[in-house]
Amino acid sequence: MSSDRTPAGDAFAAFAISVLRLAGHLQNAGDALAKPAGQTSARWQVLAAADHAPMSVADAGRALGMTRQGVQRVADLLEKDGLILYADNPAHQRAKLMTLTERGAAALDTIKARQAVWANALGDVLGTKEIAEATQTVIAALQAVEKQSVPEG
Amino acid sequence: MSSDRTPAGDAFAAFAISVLRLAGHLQNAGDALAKPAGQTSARWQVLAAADHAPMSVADAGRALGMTRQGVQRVADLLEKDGLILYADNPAHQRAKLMTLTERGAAALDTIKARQAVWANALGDVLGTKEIAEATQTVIAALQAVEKQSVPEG
DNA sequence: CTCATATTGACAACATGCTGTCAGTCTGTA
DNA sequence: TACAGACTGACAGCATGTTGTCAATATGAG
Repeated sequence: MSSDRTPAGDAFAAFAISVLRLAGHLQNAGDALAKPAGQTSARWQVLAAADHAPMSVADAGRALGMTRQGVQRVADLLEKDGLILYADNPAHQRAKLMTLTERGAAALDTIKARQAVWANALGDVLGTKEIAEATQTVIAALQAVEKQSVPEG
Repeated sequence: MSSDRTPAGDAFAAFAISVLRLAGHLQNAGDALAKPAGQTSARWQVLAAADHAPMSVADAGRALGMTRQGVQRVADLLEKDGLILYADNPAHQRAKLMTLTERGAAALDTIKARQAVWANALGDVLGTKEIAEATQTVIAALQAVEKQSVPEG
Protein backbone atom coordinates (compact mmCIF):
# COMPACT_ATOMS: atom_id res chain seq x y z
CA MET A 1 0.00 0.00 0.00
CA SER A 2 1.04 3.57 -0.51
CA SER A 3 1.83 4.20 3.13
CA ASP A 4 4.77 1.79 3.23
CA ARG A 5 8.08 3.31 4.05
CA THR A 6 11.32 2.48 2.28
CA PRO A 7 14.41 1.53 4.32
CA ALA A 8 15.63 5.09 3.88
CA GLY A 9 12.25 6.36 5.06
CA ASP A 10 12.41 4.12 8.10
CA ALA A 11 15.87 5.40 8.87
CA PHE A 12 14.76 9.00 8.61
CA ALA A 13 11.68 8.41 10.76
CA ALA A 14 13.81 6.84 13.48
CA PHE A 15 16.27 9.72 13.18
CA ALA A 16 13.49 12.26 13.54
CA ILE A 17 12.13 10.61 16.68
CA SER A 18 15.60 10.52 18.23
CA VAL A 19 16.19 14.16 17.38
CA LEU A 20 12.89 15.19 18.93
CA ARG A 21 13.66 13.26 22.10
CA LEU A 22 17.15 14.71 22.34
CA ALA A 23 15.76 18.20 21.83
CA GLY A 24 13.46 17.69 24.79
CA HIS A 25 16.37 16.69 26.98
CA LEU A 26 18.50 19.58 25.73
CA GLN A 27 15.67 21.96 26.53
CA ASN A 28 15.48 20.60 30.06
CA ALA A 29 19.25 20.83 30.43
CA GLY A 30 19.14 24.44 29.25
CA ASP A 31 16.53 25.28 31.83
CA ALA A 32 18.63 23.58 34.52
CA LEU A 33 21.72 25.51 33.42
CA ALA A 34 19.87 28.81 33.55
CA LYS A 35 17.97 28.15 36.78
CA PRO A 36 20.68 29.15 39.30
CA ALA A 37 20.75 32.55 37.60
CA GLY A 38 16.99 32.76 38.05
CA GLN A 39 16.47 32.35 34.31
CA THR A 40 15.08 29.88 31.78
CA SER A 41 16.15 28.75 28.32
CA ALA A 42 13.90 31.31 26.69
CA ARG A 43 15.23 34.18 28.82
CA TRP A 44 18.80 33.00 28.29
CA GLN A 45 18.33 33.10 24.52
CA VAL A 46 17.02 36.64 24.58
CA LEU A 47 19.78 37.76 26.94
CA ALA A 48 22.38 36.22 24.63
CA ALA A 49 20.90 37.97 21.61
CA ALA A 50 20.92 41.33 23.38
CA ASP A 51 24.49 40.68 24.53
CA HIS A 52 25.65 39.91 21.02
CA ALA A 53 24.55 43.36 19.95
CA PRO A 54 21.86 45.81 21.01
CA MET A 55 18.89 44.96 18.84
CA SER A 56 15.17 45.45 18.62
CA VAL A 57 12.68 42.81 19.66
CA ALA A 58 11.91 42.09 16.01
CA ASP A 59 15.63 41.69 15.25
CA ALA A 60 16.00 39.20 18.07
CA GLY A 61 13.00 37.28 16.82
CA ARG A 62 14.60 36.88 13.41
CA ALA A 63 17.95 35.93 14.96
CA LEU A 64 16.34 33.30 17.18
CA GLY A 65 13.90 31.97 14.60
CA MET A 66 10.93 33.07 16.68
CA THR A 67 8.07 35.44 16.12
CA ARG A 68 8.65 38.94 17.42
CA GLN A 69 5.58 38.55 19.62
CA GLY A 70 7.11 35.63 21.45
CA VAL A 71 10.34 37.51 22.03
CA GLN A 72 8.38 40.56 23.12
CA ARG A 73 6.70 38.71 25.95
CA VAL A 74 10.01 37.37 27.29
CA ALA A 75 11.79 40.70 26.80
CA ASP A 76 9.07 42.55 28.73
CA LEU A 77 9.60 40.15 31.63
CA LEU A 78 13.36 40.63 31.46
CA GLU A 79 12.92 44.38 31.53
CA LYS A 80 10.54 44.15 34.48
CA ASP A 81 13.18 42.10 36.31
CA GLY A 82 15.88 44.64 35.48
CA LEU A 83 18.00 42.36 33.30
CA ILE A 84 17.63 44.39 30.13
CA LEU A 85 16.50 47.91 29.32
CA TYR A 86 14.98 49.38 26.20
CA ALA A 87 17.41 52.03 24.95
CA ASP A 88 16.32 54.71 22.53
CA ASN A 89 17.08 53.85 18.93
CA PRO A 90 18.33 56.89 16.98
CA ALA A 91 17.26 55.17 13.76
CA HIS A 92 13.73 54.26 14.82
CA GLN A 93 11.39 55.91 17.27
CA ARG A 94 9.35 52.82 18.18
CA ALA A 95 11.88 50.02 17.84
CA LYS A 96 13.88 50.44 21.06
CA LEU A 97 17.15 48.55 21.39
CA MET A 98 17.43 45.86 24.03
CA THR A 99 20.63 46.21 26.04
CA LEU A 100 21.86 44.23 29.04
CA THR A 101 21.95 45.84 32.45
CA GLU A 102 24.72 44.91 34.89
CA ARG A 103 22.40 42.37 36.44
CA GLY A 104 21.58 40.95 33.04
CA ALA A 105 25.24 40.67 32.09
CA ALA A 106 26.02 38.97 35.40
CA ALA A 107 23.21 36.47 34.94
CA LEU A 108 24.37 35.70 31.41
CA ASP A 109 27.97 35.20 32.58
CA THR A 110 26.81 32.76 35.23
CA ILE A 111 24.88 30.74 32.70
CA LYS A 112 27.68 30.77 30.14
CA ALA A 113 30.16 29.43 32.69
CA ARG A 114 27.82 26.62 33.67
CA GLN A 115 27.06 25.82 30.05
CA ALA A 116 30.77 25.56 29.25
CA VAL A 117 31.37 22.99 31.99
CA TRP A 118 28.37 21.01 30.84
CA ALA A 119 29.20 21.14 27.11
CA ASN A 120 32.88 20.29 27.70
CA ALA A 121 31.96 17.19 29.66
CA LEU A 122 29.48 15.98 27.03
CA GLY A 123 31.89 16.78 24.22
CA ASP A 124 34.52 14.63 25.89
CA VAL A 125 32.14 11.74 26.35
CA LEU A 126 30.84 11.73 22.79
CA GLY A 127 34.02 12.62 20.92
CA THR A 128 34.67 15.69 18.81
CA LYS A 129 34.82 13.82 15.52
CA GLU A 130 31.56 11.93 16.01
CA ILE A 131 29.81 15.12 17.09
CA ALA A 132 31.12 17.03 14.09
CA GLU A 133 29.96 14.34 11.67
CA ALA A 134 26.52 14.10 13.25
CA THR A 135 26.23 17.89 13.17
CA GLN A 136 26.86 17.82 9.42
CA THR A 137 23.99 15.37 8.92
CA VAL A 138 21.73 17.36 11.24
CA ILE A 139 22.45 20.51 9.26
CA ALA A 140 21.86 18.66 5.99
CA ALA A 141 18.56 17.41 7.39
CA LEU A 142 17.68 20.95 8.43
CA GLN A 143 18.20 22.21 4.90
CA ALA A 144 16.42 19.24 3.37
CA VAL A 145 13.39 19.60 5.63
CA GLU A 146 13.20 23.29 4.86
CA LYS A 147 13.40 22.65 1.13
CA GLN A 148 11.27 19.51 0.99
CA SER A 149 7.72 20.64 1.36
CA VAL A 150 5.27 18.31 3.01
CA PRO A 151 3.10 16.34 0.53
CA GLU A 152 0.08 18.30 -0.56
CA GLY A 153 -2.99 17.94 1.60
CA MET B 1 38.65 32.07 32.61
CA SER B 2 36.54 29.19 33.82
CA SER B 3 33.82 29.67 31.22
CA ASP B 4 36.04 28.80 28.26
CA ARG B 5 34.91 25.86 26.22
CA THR B 6 37.22 23.17 24.90
CA PRO B 7 37.09 22.23 21.20
CA ALA B 8 34.92 19.27 22.15
CA GLY B 9 32.67 21.59 24.14
CA ASP B 10 32.38 23.92 21.17
CA ALA B 11 31.48 20.99 18.97
CA PHE B 12 28.81 19.81 21.35
CA ALA B 13 27.35 23.29 21.76
CA ALA B 14 27.08 23.68 17.98
CA PHE B 15 25.55 20.22 17.75
CA ALA B 16 22.97 21.10 20.41
CA ILE B 17 21.94 24.27 18.62
CA SER B 18 21.55 22.39 15.33
CA VAL B 19 19.50 19.67 16.99
CA LEU B 20 17.18 22.22 18.59
CA ARG B 21 16.69 23.99 15.26
CA LEU B 22 16.01 20.73 13.44
CA ALA B 23 13.54 19.71 16.12
CA GLY B 24 11.61 22.90 15.53
CA HIS B 25 11.40 22.19 11.82
CA LEU B 26 10.41 18.58 12.43
CA GLN B 27 7.67 19.74 14.75
CA ASN B 28 6.36 22.07 12.07
CA ALA B 29 6.55 19.31 9.48
CA GLY B 30 4.63 16.99 11.79
CA ASP B 31 1.89 19.56 12.21
CA ALA B 32 1.74 20.01 8.45
CA LEU B 33 1.52 16.25 7.90
CA ALA B 34 -1.31 15.95 10.41
CA LYS B 35 -3.21 19.05 9.33
CA PRO B 36 -5.17 17.56 6.37
CA ALA B 37 -6.58 15.03 8.83
CA GLY B 38 -7.62 17.90 11.08
CA GLN B 39 -4.97 16.93 13.62
CA THR B 40 -1.71 18.20 15.10
CA SER B 41 1.54 16.54 16.12
CA ALA B 42 0.34 16.19 19.70
CA ARG B 43 -2.95 14.60 18.68
CA TRP B 44 -1.17 12.34 16.19
CA GLN B 45 1.12 11.05 18.93
CA VAL B 46 -1.75 10.20 21.22
CA LEU B 47 -3.69 8.54 18.38
CA ALA B 48 -0.63 6.46 17.51
CA ALA B 49 -0.22 5.38 21.13
CA ALA B 50 -3.86 4.36 21.38
CA ASP B 51 -3.56 2.51 18.06
CA HIS B 52 -0.52 0.57 19.21
CA ALA B 53 -2.58 -0.83 22.07
CA PRO B 54 -5.52 0.33 24.15
CA MET B 55 -3.94 2.07 27.11
CA SER B 56 -4.74 4.49 29.89
CA VAL B 57 -3.84 8.15 29.73
CA ALA B 58 -1.05 7.57 32.25
CA ASP B 59 0.30 4.69 30.14
CA ALA B 60 0.39 6.89 27.06
CA GLY B 61 2.17 9.59 29.02
CA ARG B 62 4.92 7.19 29.97
CA ALA B 63 5.16 5.84 26.42
CA LEU B 64 5.42 9.33 24.95
CA GLY B 65 7.72 10.78 27.60
CA MET B 66 5.06 13.26 28.67
CA THR B 67 3.21 13.90 31.89
CA ARG B 68 -0.16 12.22 32.17
CA GLN B 69 -1.74 15.64 32.60
CA GLY B 70 -0.52 16.79 29.21
CA VAL B 71 -1.80 13.65 27.54
CA GLN B 72 -5.09 13.96 29.40
CA ARG B 73 -5.81 17.36 27.92
CA VAL B 74 -5.16 16.16 24.36
CA ALA B 75 -7.05 12.90 24.91
CA ASP B 76 -10.10 14.76 26.21
CA LEU B 77 -10.10 16.84 23.02
CA LEU B 78 -9.76 13.72 20.88
CA GLU B 79 -12.69 12.12 22.69
CA LYS B 80 -14.78 15.25 22.27
CA ASP B 81 -14.04 15.12 18.53
CA GLY B 82 -14.97 11.44 18.37
CA LEU B 83 -11.52 10.13 17.42
CA ILE B 84 -11.04 8.03 20.52
CA LEU B 85 -13.30 6.71 23.24
CA TYR B 86 -12.63 5.76 26.83
CA ALA B 87 -13.41 2.05 27.15
CA ASP B 88 -14.01 0.45 30.50
CA ASN B 89 -10.92 -1.17 31.95
CA PRO B 90 -11.71 -4.46 33.68
CA ALA B 91 -8.52 -4.10 35.68
CA HIS B 92 -9.06 -0.56 36.92
CA GLN B 93 -12.26 1.33 37.59
CA ARG B 94 -10.88 4.83 37.04
CA ALA B 95 -8.17 4.28 34.43
CA LYS B 96 -10.26 3.89 31.27
CA LEU B 97 -8.56 2.58 28.13
CA MET B 98 -8.20 4.87 25.14
CA THR B 99 -9.27 3.14 21.92
CA LEU B 100 -9.53 4.51 18.39
CA THR B 101 -12.92 5.03 16.84
CA GLU B 102 -13.40 4.50 13.11
CA ARG B 103 -12.88 8.18 12.57
CA GLY B 104 -9.73 8.09 14.66
CA ALA B 105 -8.31 5.14 12.78
CA ALA B 106 -9.10 6.82 9.46
CA ALA B 107 -7.37 10.02 10.54
CA LEU B 108 -4.32 8.09 11.69
CA ASP B 109 -4.14 6.18 8.40
CA THR B 110 -4.23 9.43 6.45
CA ILE B 111 -1.39 10.87 8.49
CA LYS B 112 0.70 7.71 8.31
CA ALA B 113 0.43 7.63 4.51
CA ARG B 114 1.51 11.25 4.23
CA GLN B 115 4.34 10.73 6.70
CA ALA B 116 5.65 7.78 4.69
CA VAL B 117 5.88 9.84 1.49
CA TRP B 118 7.62 12.63 3.35
CA ALA B 119 10.08 10.39 5.23
CA ASN B 120 10.91 8.36 2.13
CA ALA B 121 11.79 11.50 0.20
CA LEU B 122 14.00 12.88 2.96
CA GLY B 123 15.63 9.51 3.52
CA ASP B 124 16.55 9.37 -0.16
CA VAL B 125 18.02 12.86 -0.11
CA LEU B 126 20.13 12.35 3.01
CA GLY B 127 21.18 8.74 2.49
CA THR B 128 20.39 5.77 4.69
CA LYS B 129 23.95 5.29 5.89
CA GLU B 130 24.52 8.89 6.92
CA ILE B 131 21.17 8.97 8.71
CA ALA B 132 21.92 5.75 10.56
CA GLU B 133 25.29 7.02 11.71
CA ALA B 134 23.89 10.34 12.86
CA THR B 135 21.09 8.52 14.68
CA GLN B 136 23.69 6.54 16.61
CA THR B 137 25.36 9.75 17.77
CA VAL B 138 22.02 11.35 18.61
CA ILE B 139 21.10 8.32 20.72
CA ALA B 140 24.49 8.39 22.39
CA ALA B 141 23.97 12.08 23.14
CA LEU B 142 20.54 11.27 24.53
CA GLN B 143 21.98 8.76 26.97
CA ALA B 144 24.89 11.02 27.85
CA VAL B 145 22.66 14.01 28.53
CA GLU B 146 20.38 11.88 30.68
CA LYS B 147 23.33 10.54 32.66
CA GLN B 148 25.39 13.70 32.83
CA SER B 149 23.73 15.90 35.39
CA VAL B 150 24.01 19.62 34.95
CA PRO B 151 26.73 21.24 37.13
CA GLU B 152 25.48 21.97 40.61
CA GLY B 153 23.87 25.35 41.08
C1' DC C 1 6.74 66.10 -1.04
C1' DT C 2 3.16 62.39 -1.06
C1' DC C 3 1.32 58.27 -0.50
C1' DA C 4 1.22 53.16 -0.79
C1' DT C 5 3.76 49.63 1.54
C1' DA C 6 6.46 47.40 5.00
C1' DT C 7 7.96 47.26 9.68
C1' DT C 8 7.28 47.51 14.58
C1' DG C 9 5.37 47.17 19.20
C1' DA C 10 1.15 46.12 21.66
C1' DC C 11 -2.65 43.27 22.77
C1' DA C 12 -5.80 39.21 22.61
C1' DA C 13 -6.73 34.44 21.85
C1' DC C 14 -5.11 29.95 21.39
C1' DA C 15 -2.11 25.39 21.53
C1' DT C 16 1.10 22.77 23.96
C1' DG C 17 3.05 20.95 27.95
C1' DC C 18 4.68 21.60 32.70
C1' DT C 19 4.14 21.49 38.09
C1' DG C 20 1.19 21.25 42.03
C1' DT C 21 -2.75 19.50 44.31
C1' DC C 22 -6.80 16.71 45.43
C1' DA C 23 -9.73 12.90 45.98
C1' DG C 24 -10.85 8.41 44.39
C1' DT C 25 -8.91 3.59 43.42
C1' DC C 26 -5.81 -0.18 43.61
C1' DT C 27 -2.07 -3.18 45.92
C1' DG C 28 0.91 -5.28 48.82
C1' DT C 29 1.99 -6.29 53.50
C1' DA C 30 1.14 -7.20 58.22
C1' DT D 1 -9.09 -7.98 56.93
C1' DA D 2 -6.97 -3.48 57.52
C1' DC D 3 -4.24 0.09 56.15
C1' DA D 4 -0.14 2.70 54.35
C1' DG D 5 1.53 3.90 50.04
C1' DA D 6 1.34 4.06 45.03
C1' DC D 7 -1.38 5.10 41.03
C1' DT D 8 -4.97 7.63 38.44
C1' DG D 9 -7.96 11.18 36.60
C1' DA D 10 -9.40 15.89 37.35
C1' DC D 11 -8.56 20.63 37.93
C1' DA D 12 -5.92 25.02 38.52
C1' DG D 13 -2.11 27.85 37.40
C1' DC D 14 2.02 28.86 34.87
C1' DA D 15 5.66 29.15 30.90
C1' DT D 16 6.45 29.12 26.18
C1' DG D 17 5.46 30.25 21.60
C1' DT D 18 2.02 30.73 17.81
C1' DT D 19 -1.44 33.43 14.81
C1' DG D 20 -4.28 37.43 14.13
C1' DT D 21 -5.12 42.24 14.51
C1' DC D 22 -4.39 47.22 15.26
C1' DA D 23 -2.20 51.65 15.26
C1' DA D 24 2.16 54.10 14.95
C1' DT D 25 6.38 54.64 12.42
C1' DA D 26 9.77 54.17 8.47
C1' DT D 27 10.76 53.71 3.72
C1' DG D 28 10.79 53.97 -1.11
C1' DA D 29 8.71 55.08 -5.64
C1' DG D 30 6.69 58.62 -8.25
